[in-house]
Amino acid sequence: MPPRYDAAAVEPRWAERWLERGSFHAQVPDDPSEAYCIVIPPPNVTGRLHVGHALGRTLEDVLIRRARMRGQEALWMPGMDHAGIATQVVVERELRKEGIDRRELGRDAFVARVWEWKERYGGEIIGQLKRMGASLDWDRERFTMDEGLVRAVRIAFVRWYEQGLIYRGERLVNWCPTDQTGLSDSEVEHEDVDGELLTFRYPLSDGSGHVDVVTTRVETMLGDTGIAVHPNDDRYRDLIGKTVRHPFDSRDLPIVADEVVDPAFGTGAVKVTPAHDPTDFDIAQRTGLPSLNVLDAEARINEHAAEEFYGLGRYDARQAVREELEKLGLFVGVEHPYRHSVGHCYRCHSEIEPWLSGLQWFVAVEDLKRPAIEAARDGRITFWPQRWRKAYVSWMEGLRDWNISRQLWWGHRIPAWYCPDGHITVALDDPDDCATCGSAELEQDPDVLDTWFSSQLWPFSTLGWPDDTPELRAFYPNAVLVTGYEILYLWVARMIMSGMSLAGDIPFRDIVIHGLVRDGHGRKMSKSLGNVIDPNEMIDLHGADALRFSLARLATGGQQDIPLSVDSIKGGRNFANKIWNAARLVLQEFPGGEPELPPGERLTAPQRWLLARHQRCVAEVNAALDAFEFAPAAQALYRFFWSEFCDWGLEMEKDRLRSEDEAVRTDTANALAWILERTLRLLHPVMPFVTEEIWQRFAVGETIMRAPWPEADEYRSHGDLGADVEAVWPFVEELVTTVRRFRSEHRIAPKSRIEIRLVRQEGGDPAFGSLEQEILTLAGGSRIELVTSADAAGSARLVVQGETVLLPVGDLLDLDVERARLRKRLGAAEDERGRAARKLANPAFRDKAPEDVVRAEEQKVERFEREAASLQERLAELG
RNA sequence: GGGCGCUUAGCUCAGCUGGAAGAGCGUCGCCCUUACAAGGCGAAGGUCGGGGGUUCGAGUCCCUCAGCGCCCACCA
Repeated sequence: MPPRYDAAAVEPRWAERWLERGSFHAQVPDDPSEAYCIVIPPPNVTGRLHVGHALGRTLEDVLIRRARMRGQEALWMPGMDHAGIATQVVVERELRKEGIDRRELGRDAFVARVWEWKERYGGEIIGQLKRMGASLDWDRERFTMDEGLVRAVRIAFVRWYEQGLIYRGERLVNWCPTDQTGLSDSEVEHEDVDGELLTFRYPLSDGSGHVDVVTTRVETMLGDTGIAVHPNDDRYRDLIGKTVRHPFDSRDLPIVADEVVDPAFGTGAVKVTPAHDPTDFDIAQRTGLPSLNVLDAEARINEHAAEEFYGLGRYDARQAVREELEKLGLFVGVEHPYRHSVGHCYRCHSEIEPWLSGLQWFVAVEDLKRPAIEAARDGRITFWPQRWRKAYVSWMEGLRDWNISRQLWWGHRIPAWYCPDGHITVALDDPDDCATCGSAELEQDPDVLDTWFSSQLWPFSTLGWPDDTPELRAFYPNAVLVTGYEILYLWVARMIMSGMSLAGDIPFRDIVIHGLVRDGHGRKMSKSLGNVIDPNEMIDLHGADALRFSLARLATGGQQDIPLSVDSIKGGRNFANKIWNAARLVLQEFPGGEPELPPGERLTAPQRWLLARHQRCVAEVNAALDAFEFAPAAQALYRFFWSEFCDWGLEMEKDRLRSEDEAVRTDTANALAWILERTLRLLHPVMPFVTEEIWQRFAVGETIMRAPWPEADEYRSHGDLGADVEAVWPFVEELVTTVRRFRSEHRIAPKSRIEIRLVRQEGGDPAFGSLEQEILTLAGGSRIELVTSADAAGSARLVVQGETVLLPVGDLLDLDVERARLRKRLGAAEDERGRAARKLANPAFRDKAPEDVVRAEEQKVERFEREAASLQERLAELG
C-alpha cells in the first residue's frame, strides 16, 4: 500500500467492477417491507452534472447504500427527463448554426433531429453519475419519453380528462416571446426591475373632461378596451357608464366599476387591457369588456392596433406610444425609476408577456390539492427539515389551475384531436374518427404537454404504472425523495397530487429538502464570477469520495444554502488519505481476512475504550441518518475516526501492535482490524471507493456493499466493556494534554522523556486506571510515580482535574516561563472558582436548581480551590 | 403585502428538549517520532447582531429593533 491514497487509480476500477458485477441491481423482494426505493430526480438530457446534482445524488446514495447494507432491496431508479423547452432550445440553436430554422425543417424532421441529438450528446450526466459512484440500478434506466412513459402520460391525461380534471379553456397565458411558448405560473420567475410608472390621459368621448391612468407598460394601451374604477370612488362615480375615446383609433372605451381597483393607487382609474394583463382579464370577464390582442407571438404590435405602430417590438412600441401621447398632449407625467416586479422566463430569462393565445389545456387543481395537503398535514408525508411542510401547504392552498399546453414540438403531444365541427376526441390510442360525429377528418392538437406533466408521474411510471407490476407493488410508495427546494413546487407538489390521484397512494413517505450549493463565501456560482466548482474537475483533482464526504459534511438542514469551496473538498481528500493510512498501519500486522474480536478479558483498556467510542459513533450515525441529518453523521464519523481512532487509539496501541509477544501482537491486530472493518462499513455509504478498496483486505465477502450495516443495538455491550476506561478518561486526556502543553511551553525536546509524579489522594486508586503505559507513550514520560505531597519541592507543578502532578524536570525548567505559566493557570482557576462560588452564594440557586447541578458547582469550587492553593504554593516557592 | 431563514473565533459553519462556548480551514510555535507533512503536538482568537423580558440560570425560550438572504402575491 503506497503512503498516499491514490483515488484516481482506485475509483475508476471499482466504478467499473461494481457495474460488471451488477452490484447496484435490486431484485423485487417477496416481502414488501424489504423494499426501499428512491427515484432520481431525472436530470435534463441536455444537462451536465453540477455540484447541486452532486449534492443531491450523494445524499441519495448514502441512503440507498445504507438501506442495501441493512439487507433491504434498495432500488435507486435512474433516468432522464426530456426537458421540453430546454432541449428544444439547444437543438434549435444547433440548427441555427447550420442556417436552418426549425419551421423550414418541419415538425417530424425536427423531432427526429432532437432524438438524434439526444442519442448522441444527451446523458453526459450518466457518465458523471457513474464516476461519482452513484449506485443507481442502470438495468432499469428510464426516459420520460420512452415507450412505457409515453403510455403512462397518455393514460394519465385521458383519465384526468374523463374525470373532468383536465379541460380546455381560453385564458391569459404567461407567454415567452423568445421560446415562443406559454408557461405555467411556476415557471415564471418574478424579479424587481427599475421601470417607469407613466401617467397619461384619456379624453372622455363627450368632450366633458378626461380620465388619467397610470401604467408601467404604456404600449399595452393599444389594446385597452375599457377603464375601471372602484364603485365607491367619489371622484369617478359619475363617470361610470360613460366612455373615453382612444386617441389612436377612436374606439370608445367604457368606464366600468370593479372592486379590485385600489382607489389609493395611482389615479384610482385603471386602464383595462384584457388580452395583456391577468388582472384586466379578470375585470373584463366580470364586466363584459371585450379583449383586444395587440401583440403577436414575438411580442410585436400586430394589425389589431393603430396602424402607425404595426410591427414594432414591444420596447420600441413603448417608446413610440409615449412620444405620440406627448405630441397629443395626453402625456401627464412619469415616475422614474419605478421599482416593480416583472415576470421572467425560467429558462431564457426573457420578460414574460401575459398573452391571450387561444385555447389551452389546464389541469383543475381544486380536487387534486386537497388530499395532497392532507397527506402532509396528517404525517403520511414528512418534510425534512419540517419547516418546508408549511411552505408546501401554504403554496398548495393558493394554487391555481395548471396550464399544461406548450407551444413546442419536443415533448408529449397532447392526445386530443379535433374534427372540422370542433368536437374534441381525447383518446389513449390515436383515433381514426371523431368520437362525437364520426368524422374521419381529425387533426391532433399541435401542442405538447408541460415537461412537468410527465415528470410528475416519475415515482410510479418508472415502476411500470399503469400496469400492476411487481415493481410497482413492492417499491411504491417510494421511501424518500431528495431534492433542492427550488423544485418543491414545480415538481414535488405535483408528484404528490398525481401520485395520490393516479397511483392511489402518496408517492413517498419522506421528503428531504437540501439547500443550494454556493461558493465558499456563500455567493451563487456563476461563470462570470469564476467561482464555479465543476464536480468532474474536483473528482479529477481529489476523488469522488472527497467530493462526496465534503458535500455530506456541509449538508446541514438549518441553513438555506451550502457553501462549498475547493478547500473543503481538500478536507475530504485528506480524510480519505487518513483512512487509507490508518488501514496501512493496521494491515502491517494484520494478515488479512475477517478480523476476530478477542474476548473481553483479553482486550486492553484502550481497546475497550475504542469499542465504547465506536459504539457511540454507530449510535450517532444511525440517529443522524434516521433524521436525514447528513452533516452530523459525517461529523460523527470524522471525529471518531480521526480524533479517537487515530490520534488517541492507534497512538496508544501502536507499541502493542509491534510487540515481541506474538499473542499480544495478534490480539491487538485483530482488535484494531475489527474496529476498523466495522468503521469502514459505517463510512461506506459516504465514501464508497476508499472503503471498498480497504475492505477487500479484511473481509471475506465479495463487496462491502452487502456487508451488514452496523446497528446501534448490537454494539451497546461494547460501550459497557469500555465503561471502566471511560470513567478515568477525562483525567487521562487532561493529564496527557497538560504535560504536552508544559513540554511545549518549556521547549522540552520531544525525544527527552520526563518522569511524571502524581500526588496520591489519601487512600484513593490512581486516577488514571490501568492506562499507565499509555500515558507515558502519549505524554513522552519515562515513568509514573505515586508520591506524597512532601515530595513536591523542586518539581514543576501541574494540576489536572484538581489533582496535583509533579514533573521533576530539573534544569529544563525555565523559571520565568514557569512563573508566567503558573500565574495564568492560577488566574483561570480563580475565575472558575469565583464563578461557581457566586452561583452557590445565591440562595435561590441552591433552592431551585436540581440537586446534581448544585453538587457539580460545589465540586467545582472545591476542585479549583485546591488547584489555586497548589499553584499559589508553588509560586511562593519560586519567589 | 404576506411568509420563511440567517446574524456564534479572521473565513465557512455546528451547537438536540435552557445548566462551565465547539469543528474545519486560516494564523503562530515546535516536530520529516518507521501509518499518514494531504501528518503529529501545542497555542492564540468569541461582551454568541442591539435592546428588553421569562428563569436560580439564556447562544438556547418570549417580545422588539437592525442588517442580510430567500419564497410566495393579479397594486395597474
